[in-house]
Amino acid sequence: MPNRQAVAKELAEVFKLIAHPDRIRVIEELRVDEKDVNTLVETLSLPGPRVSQHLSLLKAHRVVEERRDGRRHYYRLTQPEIAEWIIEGLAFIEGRLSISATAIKSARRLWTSEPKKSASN
Amino acid sequence: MPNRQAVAKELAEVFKLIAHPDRIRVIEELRVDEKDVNTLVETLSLPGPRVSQHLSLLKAHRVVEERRDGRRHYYRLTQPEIAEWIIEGLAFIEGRLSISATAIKSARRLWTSEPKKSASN
DNA sequence: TTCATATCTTCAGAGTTTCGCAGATATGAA
DNA sequence: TTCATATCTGCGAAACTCTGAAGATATGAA
Repeated sequence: MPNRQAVAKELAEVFKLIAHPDRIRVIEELRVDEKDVNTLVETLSLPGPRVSQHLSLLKAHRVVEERRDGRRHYYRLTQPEIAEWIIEGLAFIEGRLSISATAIKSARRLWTSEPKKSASN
Repeated sequence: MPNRQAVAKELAEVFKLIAHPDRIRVIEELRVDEKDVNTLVETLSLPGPRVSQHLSLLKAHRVVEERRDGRRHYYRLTQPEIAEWIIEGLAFIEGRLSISATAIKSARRLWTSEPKKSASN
């Protein structure tokens, strides 16, 4: 009988999984195509172990998939639509005191139509 | 310069805010129209203080708004679209071991076209 | 083969945050 | 005041995060 409860619980885990700035940035980095760990470490300016831990968590929940080529580990989104879905959440942070409208706009632009080489920011 | 960082941080807070089974159920209960606290307590079978805490958290982040009528406190979604957005997240829990496809389907049905009186489940 | 390097992962710990409960408190109606 | 409704506070337990060190694994040189 706790049908909706169970679904709500699973949904909550998805939200919890995404509810971390690093993981959101990782997912958005993978929006267009796969990347290897070192590339993520450099473009996101994060410690290696941290990226690795985030990726293994995302992998455990099948948000990302891994492919190994030599000593490189490439990761890609299992369902690329998740990146778009996350961006839709931007609608719910607009009008907050702690963040400027222009910052949101620029992030949305960068995350919704990114060129091949990622423009830093 | 940490433009995307800041946005990712804010986004993460939205996800964190929603990342709780009770709060997801509260939001879905408010999808159609406002409800008072006691109604939520009964339909969700949760302790009063807990519902109240969740609501005050959601209110602090402007996810819900409060209206008082006598001793009743009515809550409604500030942006009703957030309920739809959450439901779209169901796409990312399908195919999980821990949840059945039919459970997801029935929850989606109940949460996307609910009649006036909420059918329990 | 052996060794060194590069890439990535895992481990161990400490610190922080969140959760759920229980009791006390505040508010409004009669 | 009394009753019903709703919120606030404090505490222990559990979960999450971060860092640095150590552990795999693959490549290429000697």
